[in-house]
This record gives sequence, C-alpha cells and structure tokens, in this order.
Amino acid sequence: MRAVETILPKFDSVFSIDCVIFGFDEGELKILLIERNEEPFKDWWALPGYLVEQDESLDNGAERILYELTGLRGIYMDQFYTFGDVNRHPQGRVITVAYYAMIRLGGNKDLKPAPVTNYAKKAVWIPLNDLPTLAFDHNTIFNRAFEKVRNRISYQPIAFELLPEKFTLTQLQHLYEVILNKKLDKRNFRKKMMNYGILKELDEKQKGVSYRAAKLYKFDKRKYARLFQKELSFSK
Amino acid sequence: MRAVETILPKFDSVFSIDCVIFGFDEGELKILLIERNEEPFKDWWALPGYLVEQDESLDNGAERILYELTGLRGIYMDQFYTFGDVNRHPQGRVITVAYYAMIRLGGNKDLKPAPVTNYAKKAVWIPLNDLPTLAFDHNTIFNRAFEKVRNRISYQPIAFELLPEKFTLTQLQHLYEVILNKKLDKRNFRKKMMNYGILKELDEKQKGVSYRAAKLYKFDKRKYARLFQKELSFSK
DNA sequence: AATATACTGTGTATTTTTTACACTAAGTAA
DNA sequence: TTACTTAGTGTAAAAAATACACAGTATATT
Repeated sequence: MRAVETILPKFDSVFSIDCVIFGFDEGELKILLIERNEEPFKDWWALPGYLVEQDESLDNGAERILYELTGLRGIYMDQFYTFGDVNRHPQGRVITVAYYAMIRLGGNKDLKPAPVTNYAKKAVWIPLNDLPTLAFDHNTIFNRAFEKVRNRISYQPIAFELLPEKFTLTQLQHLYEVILNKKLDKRNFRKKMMNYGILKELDEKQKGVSYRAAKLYKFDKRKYARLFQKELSFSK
Repeated sequence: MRAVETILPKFDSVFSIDCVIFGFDEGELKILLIERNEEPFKDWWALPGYLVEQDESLDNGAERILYELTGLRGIYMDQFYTFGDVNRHPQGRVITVAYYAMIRLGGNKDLKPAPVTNYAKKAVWIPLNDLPTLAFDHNTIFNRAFEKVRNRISYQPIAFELLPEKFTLTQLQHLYEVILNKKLDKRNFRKKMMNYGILKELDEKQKGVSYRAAKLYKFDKRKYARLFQKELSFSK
C-alpha cells in the first residue's frame, strides 16, 4: 500500500453489522433478538447488530457483537449479504453487512443469558414461528439468512454447530427436518450422514429417556474441514 | 418506518462498489479493468468501481458503474461479498461491496469501447491469465469472484450471458472448460446441457467456418427463470 | 415376572444420475 | 476425388438416490 498524499480527504464511514444467530433448543429453531435500548426504533425487537468501529474488520465486528450478546467467542460466522437500500435507516445512509451464525443452546455453559452491552435492553431467543415485526429491514435480512441456511444445508453439513457436542442421529435428523420443513426417511438420512464421514460414533448412550437409549455421536471437525477442500465439480 | 427524532445525528457514509465484469472473447475469459485517473492509486489498474452516491441503492450503484464503463444496462449482477479490512483503503475506512457480472463480448453493439466517466482513463479487457497487480485489495476481490463463478457454474447454468446470442454447443463447452480449467466429455456435456431444458435449437447453422458447420442454439430465458424456482432439495 | 410402550437400528431392490468411451457423418479446401 | 476438420450420436457400467418395514432393546407399568 502506498503513502497517501496529505491532500486527499479523509473518509469516515458509518455502517453496521447485523447478525442472524440461530439456535436449536427443545426441538425448535430460534434466533436471538434484542430489544433495542436506543433510538431509532427504541423498544423494538431487532437483530443483534451495531455500528462498526473504525478500527475493526467486518469479521471482527461480527465476532464482537456476538460476544457482547452471548459471551461466546470463536463461533463460525458467515457473511452472506449486504443490505443498502437508500432508506433502510432513518438517520441517513447506513448500509449493513449481514452475518449468520449457529450456536448450540441447551448445555452451553459459556452462553450468557444477558447482553454485555447497553444498546440492548435484553436479548432473547425467539422461535422462528413467533418472530415479531423487527426494526429497520431486519425481517428481510432474517428471511434471506434463513433461505441461505436452508439451501446450504442441502449439500453441506453445516448444522452441527446447533447441536450439543454429543447427539443422537435422531436428534440430527430432527434438526434437518425443522430447517428444511419436511420429513426425511430415517434409513436414507443415516446413510447420507454416515457417508459424509464426519461423524464419530461414541461408546456412549443417551441418558434419561424412558425407552431404549440411542448411541451418541460426535462431529469430527478435522474431517469436516477436509470435506470442504474437495469442492463441487463438474463431471468430466 | 417511523419519524426520526430531530435529536439524532445524521450519518453520512462513504463506501464503494467494485465490479468484476467477466467477458468471453476469442476463446478467452477476460475481465474489464480500468486505469485509474485519480488518487489514490492513480495510474494503477483496478476493478471498475467507485464511491456510492447517497441516493442510490447498492444494486443501482453497481448498474450505474457498469453503465459508465460499458454503456450497457440491464445486465444481471450478483452481489457476492463485502470487503472491509481496516486498512484496505488509504484514505480511511471505506468498505466495498463487490458484484460480479457477465456480459457478451464480440458482436455486442451496445458495448462502448471507452468509459463514460472521468475517474478512469480507460477501460480495457484483460485476459485472466495476464492480470496485473491491482489497486487496493482488488486482486483478492477478483479471486473471490472467480471462485464464486467457478463454483456456481458447476450446478447452475449461469454462463450464457457470456456467449453471443446464438452459439454452438462446442462454443458453450469451451467456455465451461475455460472457467473450470478442465476438459469435459463432449457427449456427457451435451446430455447435461440439453437436460437443463433451457436451450432452444435453431434452424440455423454456424457460418464462415472451413469445416462442417454446427447447429446454433439460443438460450431460453423463460425456462431459465423457471429452473431457478425449483431449488436444490434434500432427499425425502 | 409379564406385558405394554416407544424408540433404535438395520438391508435390499429399484430408479436415477453420472461416468466412460469411439466412430460415422457432413461440410470445406485443395 | 481426396484429405481434412469438426459435428453429432448411444450404450454399458458404476454410483447415487430413493422407497420401503420390521425385529430388537431399554424402560415403565401392572
């Protein structure tokens, strides 16, 4: 990068990041919403998001926002679209870069219940079916994120982040069914999942159920990473 | 959208759009580069792109920039990623929203040779293999765009925009081979393409070749649009 | 101890899709 | 007429996706 002539104006941008954070709990898909504590849209429900600091990259900003609301770090986040309609923000031109993330609810010990920030009064997990009208264009942003996730899960196993560390195949299948909104065939589902080669069978069984306990599985991160190397390819 | 309390500050953002514009000519993939006429990076090669106006949406900005450089309107452009590293722009915090587009070279009568703008001295089609070092982080942006295109074309027929209106199957195959950087099997390729059901066979043949002329085909936009409805789906 | 309950875990046959592979036909140029 | 160059075509084999049903096992109940 070259030295800047001092004559050039200095730019100071204002833009935001919004995060669609998916969680899965009690058989339901949820997203994390905040109740805003600032104008505009004070007291409205909104996606977690905020203006980006001058000295943080987009990815870092997304991580920070997630951290402030959940206490979690190091979660994989995917930047999926940038929204920039002229009137999307009442205070002027504010474009927003949108990310989605998936985190496990239920048994995540690091997950804080309350936000570590003051632009949100509170943060709450809301089932997808009960989404209220959101501030700004956040409903649009959510819809796009969900569409992206639904699409992607059809050919890439991205949903593991939503499950507890140890899970049964039935739980995994149920998660898929909720995301895709359709019933799947048990045997074919298992065949497909095992074929991905990213599940590790544990010597352990489900506990606390009043019927035959299922085997537990773990998600093998190393093999998962390798899977992503060999990309889709056109036939010869 | 609610009325804004006058007490709130007014935001004025500065951000840019950069376009990776693919063309295909004489069997080669090219992209459109400009030679910059402004600081910073005056005289450097760069992706066509500029600061976005306060009153235009992202998509409109992308369209405008394409128009200013090529004289073309109504070209499909896909927003694929937003780049926001802290130091990517020497004048301060300027994030850039990146789009790619595909347009037909060779026989496109509306395609102007020279830019209709003054931030670029000239605009030139450069073969992908000869790309120079570009201004800002534009090499990174290009790489990501190309990766996206390569990936996407493996399962969606997005390359038609690059060909002349009437084309032979061999030309189409050649285009695929260049993008994917591998040889494809002629019979299998034809089978697959015909199966998409978006090609219309014309009662017309190639002209001016010194060997048996091939049938010409046209791309059927209506069927193409319909194809996109039925999305990828997980097996039952 | 017997029985009811509820979910686990498994295999095979069929269909569809993908892949591999090579020669004749048609037009042009000499 | 012949040589040259590309067009155009089919089939068999392999791989992947789909459809489909029942016995096994842990727990709870009586």
